[in-house]
Amino acid sequence: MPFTLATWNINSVRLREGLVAKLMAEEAPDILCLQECKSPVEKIPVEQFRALGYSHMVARGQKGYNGVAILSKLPITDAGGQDYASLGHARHVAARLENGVTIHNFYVPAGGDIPDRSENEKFGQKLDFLTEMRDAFRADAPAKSILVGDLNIAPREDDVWDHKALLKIVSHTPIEVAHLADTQDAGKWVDVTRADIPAGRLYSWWSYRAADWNAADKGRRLDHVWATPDIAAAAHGSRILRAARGWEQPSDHAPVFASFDL
DNA sequence: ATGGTAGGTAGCCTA
Repeated sequence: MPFTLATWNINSVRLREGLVAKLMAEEAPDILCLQECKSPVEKIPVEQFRALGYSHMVARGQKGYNGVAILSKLPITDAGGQDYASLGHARHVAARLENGVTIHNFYVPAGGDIPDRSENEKFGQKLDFLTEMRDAFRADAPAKSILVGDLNIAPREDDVWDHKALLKIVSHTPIEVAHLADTQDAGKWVDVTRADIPAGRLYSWWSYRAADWNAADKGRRLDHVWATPDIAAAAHGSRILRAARGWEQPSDHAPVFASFDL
């Protein structure tokens, strides 16, 4: 059962219902994982998505902030959601496909502006969230699993527009990169996007604050697709739909795609 | 070195 999956930080699923529908209509991934839905689950506009063939959803939501959803053309069941770092935030949900594959959808905390947990509580929460993810994968080794989402860290030098300039900028500091690597190692996760596209600059996010995001191209790869080694070799066709960043009233993130021949 | 934009929701918080 081959399938294509996409992950997209939508920055309000209600405001951008039309863009979600556009992606569904034009790109038609079998499974679409959204982050920053900024909506209680019962207020996610599922009717239009259902009409486009996405008749299954598992989600966690809250009013105004965070929120994650997995929309699917294929049948899925709710496989739970964890409150990592005990923040009381809707930042994780998991779904299981009929072929036994588990999909984890994460929205890791952004971490504020100051990369120091003694000065900035949110930075500590980000590190703690990653540590608890790591511990969960150590305690219960994932298999036949895919992990996607806005991990809010660009780990590689070629995942950012200027490595040196961003070393003290939250999302690319060495301590964050080390925490992400520990989390990845704990689950033996393969970075599917970089397995498919091993070299060259790759971004999935461009700030709203740039005068001309496309010309400046000061991007970062914050959005990731990982898979466990037992299914990672089945992955192919990774791409980032940069064009979506240029759509009318866009999200500041572009969707990341991967296909799996399973 | 600074400030720049965006969304949700009620005068700021978060990204």
